Amino acid sequence: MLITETIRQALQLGLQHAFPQLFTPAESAPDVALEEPSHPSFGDLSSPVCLKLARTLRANPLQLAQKLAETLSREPIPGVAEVNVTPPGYVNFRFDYEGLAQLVINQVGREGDLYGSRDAINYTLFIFFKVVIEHTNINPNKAAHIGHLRNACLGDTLARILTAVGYEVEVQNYIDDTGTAVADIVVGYELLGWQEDERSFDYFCWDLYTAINEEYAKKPELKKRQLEVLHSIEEGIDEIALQAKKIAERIVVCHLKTMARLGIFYNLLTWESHILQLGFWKHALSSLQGSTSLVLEQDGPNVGCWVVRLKDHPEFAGMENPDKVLVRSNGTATYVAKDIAYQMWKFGILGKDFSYAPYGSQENGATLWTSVLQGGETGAFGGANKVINVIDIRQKYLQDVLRVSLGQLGYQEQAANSVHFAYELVVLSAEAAKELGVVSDEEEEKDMYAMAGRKGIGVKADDLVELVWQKATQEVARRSPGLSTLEQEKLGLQIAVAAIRYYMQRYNMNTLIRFDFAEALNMQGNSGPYLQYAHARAHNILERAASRGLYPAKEIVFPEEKLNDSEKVLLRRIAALPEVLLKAAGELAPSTIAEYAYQLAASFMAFYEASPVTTAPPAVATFRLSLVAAYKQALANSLQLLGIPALNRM
RNA sequence: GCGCUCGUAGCUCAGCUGGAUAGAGUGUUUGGCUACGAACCAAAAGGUCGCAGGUUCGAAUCCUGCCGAGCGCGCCA
Repeated sequence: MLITETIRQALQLGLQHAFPQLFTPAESAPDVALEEPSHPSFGDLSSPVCLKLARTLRANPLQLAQKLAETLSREPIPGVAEVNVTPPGYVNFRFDYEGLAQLVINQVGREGDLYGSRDAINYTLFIFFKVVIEHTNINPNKAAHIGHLRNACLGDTLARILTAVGYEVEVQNYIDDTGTAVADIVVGYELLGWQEDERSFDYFCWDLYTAINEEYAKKPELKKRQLEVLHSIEEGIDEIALQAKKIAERIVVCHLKTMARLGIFYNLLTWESHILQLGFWKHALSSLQGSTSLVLEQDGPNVGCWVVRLKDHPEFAGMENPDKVLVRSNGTATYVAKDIAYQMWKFGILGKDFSYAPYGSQENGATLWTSVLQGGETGAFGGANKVINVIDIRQKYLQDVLRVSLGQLGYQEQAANSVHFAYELVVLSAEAAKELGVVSDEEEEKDMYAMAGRKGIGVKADDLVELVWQKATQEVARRSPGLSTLEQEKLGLQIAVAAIRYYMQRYNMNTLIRFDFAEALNMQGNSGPYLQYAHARAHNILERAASRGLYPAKEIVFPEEKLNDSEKVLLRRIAALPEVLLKAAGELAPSTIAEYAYQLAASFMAFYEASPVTTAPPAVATFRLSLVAAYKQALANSLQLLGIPALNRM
C-alpha cells in the first residue's frame, strides 16, 4: 500500500464527511491532488484541495481546510503522524516515519526486482493487453546517427516501462529496404566505382551516400537512373533488387550491433519488400472498398484517384485540400496507403500475414525474429490492442492522417489505439557543428544545425559511443589502476552506455536536443554515471558492513533516536517509485523515470554524507543498512527501466 | 498563408490537470578527503519566467494579441 494512496483515500473519506454536499451526485467527487510542500516545515505532503473547493463552495479556503483537518484527525491514518493546516488553506500531513520505514523497507525486501512494478501489475494485469512498439526504423543505407539513437533509446525504455507495468509488449523494427535511400547506394556503386575498404560497411555507405548525392546535384540527369533502380527494387526480381537487398541486410546487421551495445533489442524485424511482395495494400484495399469514406474522385484536383475523405473531420478543418490520395490516377499506391495496410496488419485486422523465421539470438537472451515471404511460422506476431509508433515529430501530419483514416474507414477502435509517440529532433549545437566542420564560411552563423544524411552532416552513433567509451575507460584506469585493461574497458563501456542513454532520455519529448559534445560526455552531476556511482557506493557500504558481520535486519528495529532528515528524504524517494512508474507508463514519458532516478540518487548522496552506516552504533547501523539495501534495490529497478547497467564498482 | 512545438539563471534543462519564498545540472567563487570511493557533498553569486493585455482570491502554467525560433502542410519518397 502506497503512503500517498492511503492519504488520498483518507482525504476522500474526510471530504465526504466534512462536505457531503460535494458528493451529490456521487460521481462528482473532487480529484484530490497531493504535492510536496515548498518548505519542509509545513509537513511531508500537502493537499491544496480546499483551495480548489473554495470556489465551488464559495467559502474561505482556510476555514474549509480547518474543518477537513478536524475531520481527518478523528481517525488515525496509517503512516501519518500529524495533520495540520497552513494559509492560504493547505492541509498538510506529517508522516509517521517509523511506520513508513517499516512499510517501505519490508515491501522492497519482499518484492525485490519487482518493487515499483508490482502495484502497477495489480492494476493492469486483468486487461491482457498487447502493445506493439515500433522503433529504430533506420533507413538501411548508412550508419546510424545520434538522432536515430534518441529514437531507439526512447522506444526501448518505453518498452521496458510498459513491460514493467504488466503489458505484453512486442518490439518491432521496420526496415525500409525498398526506398530511394537504398537505391542511392546501388546507384553510387554503379556510377562512382568505389571499392569497399577496411571501414565498417555502414561507415563506407555513409560516405558513398553523400558522394552520390553530391553527384546528383552536379548532374541532375543521374536522377533518372535513381528512378530506374528504385523501380527494380520495388519489383524485387532482378539483379539490382538482389544487390539492394544485400546492401540493406548488411546495414541492418551494423545497426543491430550499434543498438545491442546500448542494450537495445527487438522481437521482430519487418521488411518493406515483404509488405510489397505479399500485396498488403491490395488486400487492404479490397476490404476497405465498401467504406463510404474511400471514394474514386470524379472531378477536382484529385480526379481519377482513390482518396480517403478527411475534409469533414475536425482535426483537418481549415486545410485547403485535406482529402488524402491513397491510389494515384496511374493506379499505384501512395505511402500513406501502404502505412494504413501495415497498421492494419499490426492490429491483426488486415486478414493477411507474413511468415516468420528466427533471425538470430541476442545478448538479452531473446530470439530476434524476422518476417519472411514463405516457409516460416505464422501467426506469431502483430495482433495488437494498441500500436505505438516511435517516430520524430516531423511525421506528425502523416501519422495523424494514418490514424484518422483508419477511423474514417471503419476502424474507430484501432484509430483510438494508434499512438504516434512523437519526439523532437536532435540537432547540432553551434559548437558541435564547428567541431565537425560543417559550418561553411559564407554561411551566416546559426545557433544550431540540422543533421542531414544526404549531406553527411551528423554525429554517427558509434562515433559517439567510442568517444564516450574512451573517456570513461581513461577515468576508470585513473581511479582503479589495479584492474586489468580488459576489466577497465568493460566498465568503461557500461559507463558510456549510462552517459549516452541518460543523455538521450532525460529530456521531455517536445524538447529539441541541441547536441553538444561536452554535455554528452559529461559524467558528473545530473548524468548517467552519477546514477551508477550512487549505486556502487550503496553496494560498497553493504559489502563493507558484511565484512564486519553486519547485515540488514529481517525485522526492522528502530534506534532510540528519531530518523534524521537525510534518512527521511531517502525513505520518501524510495517509497515514490511505484507511483512514478505508473505515471511514466500512463503518460508515456520516459524522462519521468530519468528525473526520478536522479532525485533518488541525489537523496542517497546527501544521506551518504550525513549518515554514516558502518561506523554508527549497532542499532543505528542495522537500521541504516536496511535502508541502504532498500534504496539500492529501488535505484537498480529504476536503472533497469532506463536501460542503464547498475554497477557495483566503477 | 494554415497547423504543431518552443521561448524560464551566462549555458543546458525541470517546473505535474493554476497554488506557499520559481528549482536542478553546468560554468564562476569558496569550503570539505588519515572517513562507507571526491564520478561526491556543502555554501555563495546568478531570474522583469520573450513582450503586452485579460481571466481570479492566486498565473511560469489558462485565454487573446504581438515579437522571436524550429518543424510540418503533394498523386514526391
